[in-house]
Amino acid sequence: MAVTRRGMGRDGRPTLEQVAARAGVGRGTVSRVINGSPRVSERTRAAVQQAIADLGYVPHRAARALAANRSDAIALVVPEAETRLFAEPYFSGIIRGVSAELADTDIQLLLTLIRTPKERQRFSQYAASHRVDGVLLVSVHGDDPMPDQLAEMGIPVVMNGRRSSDEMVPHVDCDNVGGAQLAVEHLLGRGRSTVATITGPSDMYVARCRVDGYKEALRAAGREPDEDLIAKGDFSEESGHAAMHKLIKRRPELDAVFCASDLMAIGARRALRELGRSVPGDVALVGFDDSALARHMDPALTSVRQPMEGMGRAMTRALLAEIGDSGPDRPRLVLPTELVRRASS
Amino acid sequence: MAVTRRGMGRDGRPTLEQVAARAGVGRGTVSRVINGSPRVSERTRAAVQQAIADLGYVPHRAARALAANRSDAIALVVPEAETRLFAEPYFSGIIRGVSAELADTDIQLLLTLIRTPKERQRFSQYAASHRVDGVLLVSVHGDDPMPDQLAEMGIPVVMNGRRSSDEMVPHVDCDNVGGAQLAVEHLLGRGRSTVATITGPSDMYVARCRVDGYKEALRAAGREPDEDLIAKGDFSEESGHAAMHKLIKRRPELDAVFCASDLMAIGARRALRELGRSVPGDVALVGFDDSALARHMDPALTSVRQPMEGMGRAMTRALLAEIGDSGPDRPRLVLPTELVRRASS
DNA sequence: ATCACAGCTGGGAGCGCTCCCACGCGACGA
DNA sequence: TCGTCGCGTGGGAGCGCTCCCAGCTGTGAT
Repeated sequence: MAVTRRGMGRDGRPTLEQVAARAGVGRGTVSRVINGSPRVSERTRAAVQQAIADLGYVPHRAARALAANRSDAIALVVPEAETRLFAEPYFSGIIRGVSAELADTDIQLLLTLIRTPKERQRFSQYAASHRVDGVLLVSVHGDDPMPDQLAEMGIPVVMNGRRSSDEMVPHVDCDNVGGAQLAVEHLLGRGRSTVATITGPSDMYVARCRVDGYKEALRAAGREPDEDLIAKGDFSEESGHAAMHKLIKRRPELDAVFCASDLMAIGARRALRELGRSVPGDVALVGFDDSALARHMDPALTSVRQPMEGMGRAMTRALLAEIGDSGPDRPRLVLPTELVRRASS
Repeated sequence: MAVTRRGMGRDGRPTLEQVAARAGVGRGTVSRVINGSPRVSERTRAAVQQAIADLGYVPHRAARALAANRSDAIALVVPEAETRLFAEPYFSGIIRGVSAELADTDIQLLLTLIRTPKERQRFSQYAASHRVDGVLLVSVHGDDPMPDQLAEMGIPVVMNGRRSSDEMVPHVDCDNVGGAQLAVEHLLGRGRSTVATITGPSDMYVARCRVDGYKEALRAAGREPDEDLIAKGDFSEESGHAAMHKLIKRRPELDAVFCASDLMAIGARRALRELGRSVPGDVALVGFDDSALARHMDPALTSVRQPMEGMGRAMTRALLAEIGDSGPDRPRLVLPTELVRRASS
């Protein structure tokens, strides 16, 4: 019945209709006020806002989403494996940044952990049906087709990091090359002459960048990179431990190591201790990530800090821009990294 | 026009209507199949399911939410301060658990970080208007009125931890008393005779529980707790450091310390080193949380593990049950803790 | 053969919002 | 004085679903 339309919402909360009645205007006008349309006179706007305040009206999201064909929500997609490895500060830093940026937009953050290929599939489908306005992708692997899939479907996407140097999908990355350079320059600046590095897996772009930065810094200082001083790891502590042993065997005289992750630095530190070498006395150590572990290592680990919260914010801004304009500009941001000096170097 | 109703959805995706047409049934029937109503014949059900598969139909969440007056989403509310302190493994562990439990329910997880009282207010309002089906609250402080507010409004809530021993709001906690007992028993079992403790802030229930467990274990072993052996901290590393110094000054002969957090254990370890006492030779150390820091400490720290992922799962199950039945049973779960033995004790 | 009743089914009536078309009303030029 | 314009405004139509009531069938009892 038409009468019902004038009543309270089902859960006893006021509806647009009631606000309109109270303010003595039509539904359309209230809607305009809520959505900040300029086509409302100042008088009317004030009256409506008063009515909204009086009634404590809050728009019904589902109704709004249905009518306007948008969801006012974005998804942050995280491969579950990452939540273990990068738990801190990676994960929470990004979340904090995203959340901060969303705080005054009344857009909701949906968190989706992806465990299995099946769940991945399911999410793609979910996203495809415009159930979210946009997607934030974290730590995407080199062979992951999801970013492109989503982009092709016309869903706004922003990734954290990139899969290759010519990444086409909009992304926000940090300056891995620059960070590595910073680390090596610092080591060189402290008078170290034989600087080695322990790398991440070579099929990860981020790992390659860090090696590139290492080599770059060496060349800039007039030295040719020496393959014997480059040992491969996989970001894990164990791999750092093994790599360090290998390095010392190959080049007993080395006096500095740049590790592409804090975890590997921890492994390396253990190996050095086993070998009776002191840090930073015999060997200076620098890590990457500036995790809590770095701060609490003994000696505290010098490390390259990535602006995680800043990346979260930047990603969100980029995504919102994409959602807003649907313009063809595909943002590609690279945020600077920073060296945090501690006792290990 | 009625004709339009038979067409595709706005974004080119199939609607219920189309599935119905394809399956040669009515809208109601398709809806029944989707929602698992038993009042559909097997033949019809199969036909509908086939049509759904053919069309790749995915229900429109907003439409569903609007019509059914539920949102198919729950919120996980985290005070932002906590994301820094407990980043790992607390935060990510819970999220993993929640997410796992939600995986096959098609309920969405909304993550809300709360920074300011204003945001807190805003969230209450948001929740109040049935924009989420339920709320998960993490690390609530003793004086926080939000849980009660939400509960009074009839919004299903489950907290992680409790504010006091007679907590009325449904919650899932871990056995802090038992965990502390485990730690102290272990220390005693290793032949330590003078076991001290560094506590958390006494206005936090969880901290009081851990002290209680400490005393309990002592009494069970036939010793009276000695106030000189109890030093107050605030869970931070710095406070652990200060407390350790105080403890050694008061009781130089102590040979074991149970710290109510790993962070404080790290501080205590530093103090011991400054005082020239070895771990575990002179003093055995046990922490609480089993964070990554504990594993990487030197020597690796024995610590009480809280089943974070399990708590996340349990909370979610409890919340879903509450949402489902709206029965008057207010779940109060206490999950067991576990001692992880390492080199420090 | 008739009636009652259950088991399935179709589709109308909304849910609370946005979109958009049409309308009223002053100001203005002819 | 009579259009004409454009700003504000009201409200119909509809978003895709669920709920629910009526109706349609087939069965067993009478």
